[in-house]
Amino acid sequence: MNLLPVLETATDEACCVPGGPPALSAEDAKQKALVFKALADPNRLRLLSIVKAEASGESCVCDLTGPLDLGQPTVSHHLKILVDAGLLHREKRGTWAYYSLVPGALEQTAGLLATL
Amino acid sequence: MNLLPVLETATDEACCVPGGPPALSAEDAKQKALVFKALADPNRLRLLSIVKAEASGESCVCDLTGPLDLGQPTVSHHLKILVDAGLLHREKRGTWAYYSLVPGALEQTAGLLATL
DNA sequence: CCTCAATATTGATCATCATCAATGTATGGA
DNA sequence: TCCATACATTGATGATGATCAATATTGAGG
Repeated sequence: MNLLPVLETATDEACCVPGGPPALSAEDAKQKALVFKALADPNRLRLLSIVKAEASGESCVCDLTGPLDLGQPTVSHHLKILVDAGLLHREKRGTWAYYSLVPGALEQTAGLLATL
Repeated sequence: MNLLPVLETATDEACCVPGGPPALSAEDAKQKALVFKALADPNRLRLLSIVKAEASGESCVCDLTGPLDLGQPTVSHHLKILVDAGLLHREKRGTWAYYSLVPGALEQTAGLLATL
């Protein structure tokens, strides 16, 4: 960040002024990156998409292993990452595990981009 | 996706019906994941934040190597990833390279989450 | 209890990534 | 023309991640 607003665009000698504190702290950045890391995989995006598209609002693992071309352990692994990121909620009923979108989580994630 | 809406939530025997096409195609997912991959690194988030916070709307590389605790080649590498993802714009003037947010890119990325 | 079905966990492997040192490229000034 | 500056590229390395096979766990039913 340049210290001299006057020089911001016009001149060509205003570069490399040390500047103020970083807009995003290292810890905040690390925290926010965790959520985007969870979204940074095609199969996880598809998992979210499938769960979201489900009219009931929830899907069990066996509904998710089919559309994706992945083994069951891999799907479980991806689901865990999405749960840990706060994007999915897991509820076990009987033998099945039902996954649903955490209400507002996607909107909140979108908000992270606005407040960068 | 279950085929029988009647059974979606109430019953406990409605699991694992093959279901319709995935809500998000494999190609779409791969494409969208690319953008989130670019956001999935703390230092890249801080780069975006710094560029965004800049009153002039642009920063040169030397303004970015300081706040982050990274070498110049690493910062250049991250900037390239952000440019390739369509989030940053690069303009070379003289010896310096100026990076600025692509207008609407963050908003568009936020939109990706809404249309999962 | 015993077994089966659904899901989770572990361990291993291969690929991708973040980082740096060294080098290359281009631009401006003496 | 030569040098210094700003940035990019390359090559190598250690770390993280995605995936699977095998195994463990948990719950339902007989």
